[in-house]
Amino acid sequence: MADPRPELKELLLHTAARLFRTRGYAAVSLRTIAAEAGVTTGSLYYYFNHKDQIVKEILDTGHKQVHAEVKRCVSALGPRATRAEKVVVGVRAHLAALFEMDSYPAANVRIFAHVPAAIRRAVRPGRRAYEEYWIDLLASRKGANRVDPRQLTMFLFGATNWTLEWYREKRDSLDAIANNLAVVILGEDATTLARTEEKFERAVASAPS
Amino acid sequence: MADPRPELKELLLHTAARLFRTRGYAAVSLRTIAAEAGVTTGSLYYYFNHKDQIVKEILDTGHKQVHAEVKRCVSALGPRATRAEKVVVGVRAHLAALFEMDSYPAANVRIFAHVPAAIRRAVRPGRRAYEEYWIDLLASRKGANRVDPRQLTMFLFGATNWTLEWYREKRDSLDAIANNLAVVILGEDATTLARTEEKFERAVASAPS
DNA sequence: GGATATAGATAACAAGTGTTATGTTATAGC
DNA sequence: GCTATAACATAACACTTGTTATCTATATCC
Repeated sequence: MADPRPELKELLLHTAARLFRTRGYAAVSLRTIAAEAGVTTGSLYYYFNHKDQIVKEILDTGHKQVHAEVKRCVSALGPRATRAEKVVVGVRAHLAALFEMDSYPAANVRIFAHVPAAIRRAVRPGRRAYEEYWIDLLASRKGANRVDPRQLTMFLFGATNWTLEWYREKRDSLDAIANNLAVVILGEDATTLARTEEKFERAVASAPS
Repeated sequence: MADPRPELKELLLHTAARLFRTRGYAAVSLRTIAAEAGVTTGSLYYYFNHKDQIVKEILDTGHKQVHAEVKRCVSALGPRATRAEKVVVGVRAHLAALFEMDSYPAANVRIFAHVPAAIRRAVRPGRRAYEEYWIDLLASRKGANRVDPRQLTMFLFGATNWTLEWYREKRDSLDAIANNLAVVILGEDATTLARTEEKFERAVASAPS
């Protein structure tokens, strides 16, 4: 057959991420991934040496995608943006990565703990880099912080990633969730943050993709 | 051989929960569970009809244990306790269920999303009951709430359960985490909550187990 | 003290697993 | 037009999976 498609590798990764996200790591076989992508099992080994390599690339891409999306949206706010604005936009971007982009970030959250320890170690630098980004962002306060910035960041990650367990598109609004979570994390009331929404849309729309 | 032990069923459940927690649901075979518990595979089927039944009991017990422990500790505060005190003690009890009790609650958090949908539906009432408990607790405020109590509860659950991904006994303190998270969720500063710690210890120590 | 239920152990089943070796086809270079 | 290589497909490997059927030994009851 003709039709040589170099994008098959990414189709396989995308398919695997989607399956990993909903079924878990060990529950998804290479045959299922291949079948779902419309190829046979042996073809997987043309692009990947082991199953572990597939999940490694997915986890790494997951970290990169969230990090890039959040940084892109926050940077688009400009240098004069307040911390509160950055948090709202950052959380919204993280949620976008979980629900409105590829399955890589969501799969990452769901299967990270169940992946072989060697893989976890291998992708940890990318995770740490994203964590440090948020720690710096949350720590950038004039006076003393209410709580340790690292713990605050972990609270933020937990609350945000946990949306995977309860968010329903029909019922909830990602914009509202981001706004509410920022209110909670920052300890400020909603009115100071309300106007940020418009800013966000303008900033993201004008930013380079 | 002699040694008939009716407590074997619970040993099997305990073992399975511990393995599910760290490795995931599909990655743990019945042979592994049996071997880890010191019996053979066939013996599992004397107590459980299917693998699904094992995980169903684990998930159910997980919900019950957290719910019972949190309710026990919060109730021990007495009827005159403030909402802030209840939240600190409640979060601390939830953390205790995750790290200082059996693996059922932790396994629940880790594998719930990857378990067959039928099992999820079957155990959902128990989960909902615990959610409602917290929603009521967080909604019990005189004036208007900062954010929707249900979303606030989901934020709390996420932040608390996410400790499974970063808490290290050597480095972090569950007491401090509970206190900090309560500060964030309630939007009050730490000084009003500081004195709650002592109250908690006295209340829990004197409560019936 | 023989029958019966309890609490397991043993062994096998078909199906599914990751992985490998080998085959096939189409494109590209010369 | 021949060849080499890229991009897959086919088929088999040893092993593991959930599950079942059958066997064994112990305790209980009359």
